[in-house]
Amino acid sequence: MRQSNGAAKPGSIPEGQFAAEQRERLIACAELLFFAYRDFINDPDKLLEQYGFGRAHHRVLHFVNRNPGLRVADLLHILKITKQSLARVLKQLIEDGFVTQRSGKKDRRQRLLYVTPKGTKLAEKLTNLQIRRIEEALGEAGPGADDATQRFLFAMIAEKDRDRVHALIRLPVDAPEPDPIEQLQDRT
Amino acid sequence: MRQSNGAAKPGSIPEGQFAAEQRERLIACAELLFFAYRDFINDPDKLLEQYGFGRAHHRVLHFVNRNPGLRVADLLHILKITKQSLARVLKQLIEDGFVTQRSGKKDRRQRLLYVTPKGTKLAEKLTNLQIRRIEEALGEAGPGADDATQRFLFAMIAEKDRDRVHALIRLPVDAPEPDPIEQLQDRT
DNA sequence: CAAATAAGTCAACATGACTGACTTAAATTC
DNA sequence: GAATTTAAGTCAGTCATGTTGACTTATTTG
Repeated sequence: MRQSNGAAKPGSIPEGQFAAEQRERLIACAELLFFAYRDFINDPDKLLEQYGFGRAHHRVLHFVNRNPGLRVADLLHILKITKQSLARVLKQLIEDGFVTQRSGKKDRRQRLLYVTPKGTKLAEKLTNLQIRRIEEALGEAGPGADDATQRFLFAMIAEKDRDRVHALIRLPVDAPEPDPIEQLQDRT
Repeated sequence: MRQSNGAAKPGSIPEGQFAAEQRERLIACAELLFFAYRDFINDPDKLLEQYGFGRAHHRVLHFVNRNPGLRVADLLHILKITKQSLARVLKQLIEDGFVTQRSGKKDRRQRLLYVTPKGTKLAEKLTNLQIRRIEEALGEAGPGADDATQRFLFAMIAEKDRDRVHALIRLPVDAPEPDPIEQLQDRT
């Protein structure tokens, strides 16, 4: 019919006894991803509440902290939200003194984003919460989980966004990539 | 315990050159989890839109489909949302004929939830979208990624919820667990 | 029978997304 | 150099999904 039983070629679901088991495993993965993310989000959320911020603020703060000089347009691509959605949280972060803007030297239309010292402090606190949980989880998952997980998560990203993400986070994954630099933009 | 080389006991961040590298790796994991989830959610969202449903409906439909006879209280624990939040989406799913309720035989206060044939059809469509992406990603991540990823994701779940999750999805993870059955409830 | 439990409901509100339309300033193109 | 495109900001309205708090109803349990 469709295929020989045995191996799962990507894009084709196998049939029979093995297929059902494989399907169960994949569904378990999907559910685990939901639960993992649900709890991954939880620690930071509680801290953010004390500052009157939400998840949206967290994401902006994080990526600006990790990528000083990020443009607004970059942030829109990273977060996959609209300019108007971003505007509200960005405005609050600027007003509250966590993020600043400077005009680009090459292109003065651009507003390059930077975190203030206050912003750095909060961003690192949040990061520490999250990486502590990840570190523990990787420990529990055993040796090798690190690389395997990174490769899996990277492969879950929509294909057309992978180069962009790869440029953003310079990770040591051996996925095939052409040129990591210049992918994001050409700032100064 | 976990690592031999001078390394990362849970709760203590190591220092020095190695520490900085390790920290970068962990941050990369956090960011990848964000991107992976962002795109994991994307395929189903597009399909759901055609039915006038959102993510919240998806989650309810999914877990009811996977666990016929689920109680409302169970769903609240799984989703970690309030009764009032659940009520809105559940009502719509019932009105639109995707989910039905039956009173429990043992305890007639309970409303046990089931998907209708129509509900099954949509739920499976959504599941197929998601597991296809996962299957591809696991393929790309190479052999062994399956187990490692499951262990990692499971370990990311808040400790106090792990038994409950383990009972819900009977996965072949070798995590220490006491008794998977009866953990969820005692229906009959 | 009283108390606890499972579920449902009403109302008000917050957050973070969306669309659509429009402005401003600077860079690029013709 | 004028016209067009681009980067960013803004105003207004809407929607989805979460929250609190208060209360009802039916049923089980002590």
